Amino acid sequence: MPELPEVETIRHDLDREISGRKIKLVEVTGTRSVRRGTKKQFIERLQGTKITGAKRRGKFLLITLDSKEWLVVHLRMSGQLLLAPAKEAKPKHTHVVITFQQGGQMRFVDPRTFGELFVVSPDSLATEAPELTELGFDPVDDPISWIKFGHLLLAKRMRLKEFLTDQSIVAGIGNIYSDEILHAAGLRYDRTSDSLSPQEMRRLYRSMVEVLNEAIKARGSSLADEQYVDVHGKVGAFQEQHQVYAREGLPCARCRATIERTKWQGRSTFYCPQCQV
DNA sequence: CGATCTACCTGATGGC
DNA sequence: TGCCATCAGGTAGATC
Repeated sequence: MPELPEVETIRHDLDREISGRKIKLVEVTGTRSVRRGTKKQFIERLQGTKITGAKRRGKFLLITLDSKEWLVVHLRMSGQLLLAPAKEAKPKHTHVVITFQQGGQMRFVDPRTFGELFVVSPDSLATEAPELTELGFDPVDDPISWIKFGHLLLAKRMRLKEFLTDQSIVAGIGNIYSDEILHAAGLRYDRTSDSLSPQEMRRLYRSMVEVLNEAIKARGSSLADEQYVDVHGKVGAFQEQHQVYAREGLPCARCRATIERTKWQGRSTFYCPQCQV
């Protein structure tokens, strides 16, 4: 489900709304959402700690604790973090419930159960959560210069979509935003990264930063199934600005050619066959 | 090593 | 109405 803009929307709201709250009770049901270490350890490392803030690295959400540890959440395809009063009925597929001393709960809801929560000490990431240390640069939080970005493009001989969605190069971009970024840049998904002119590299870089930031302003993209919602269950609005994603058969806003859909590397890919070259 | 595939799951949708 | 196939925002691990 969520890519960088959706995770950033959740991070922003959590940072504002649960910082300072103390964890009274942690309940884990089901076996898949907490799968690193035991449930008991997970619960013990959280109960009694106070939340100090919420950070993000790529698509990982890091909820920081006064114990100096992090509660790390990855939503994968269908995970949601929802804030609600304890008395409110829990949605189907609620797997983890965190109750705060000051009242209210944070629920982790995830129909497909690909999502994951775990607690780590930032000092032992290399052994406890190596995937967090293997992330590339964050295009919103930690944008590198376009020159450096160009060097990365030249160093890899990858198709552009593969390049943008490789979390070890750029952290946070997935299937929706790679298609939107490439359309904004006027580049095809299957161009090789080392074939770009300096002007095209600059255009790709600028499109990446702009599309992601615009999407954050619109509080992310919710598709027809509304699987992505913010911490209050509200949908995002960036889908209204999508230029290609899920728009096959519709005219391209830039050149009026018909948007095409293809299966590429196992994923649906949407692009304009005329103005993306 | 890179590339390609499959698996992990539930649920929505569309064709027949 | 049901039944079956296909698809979905992600990623890791096996296999070639």
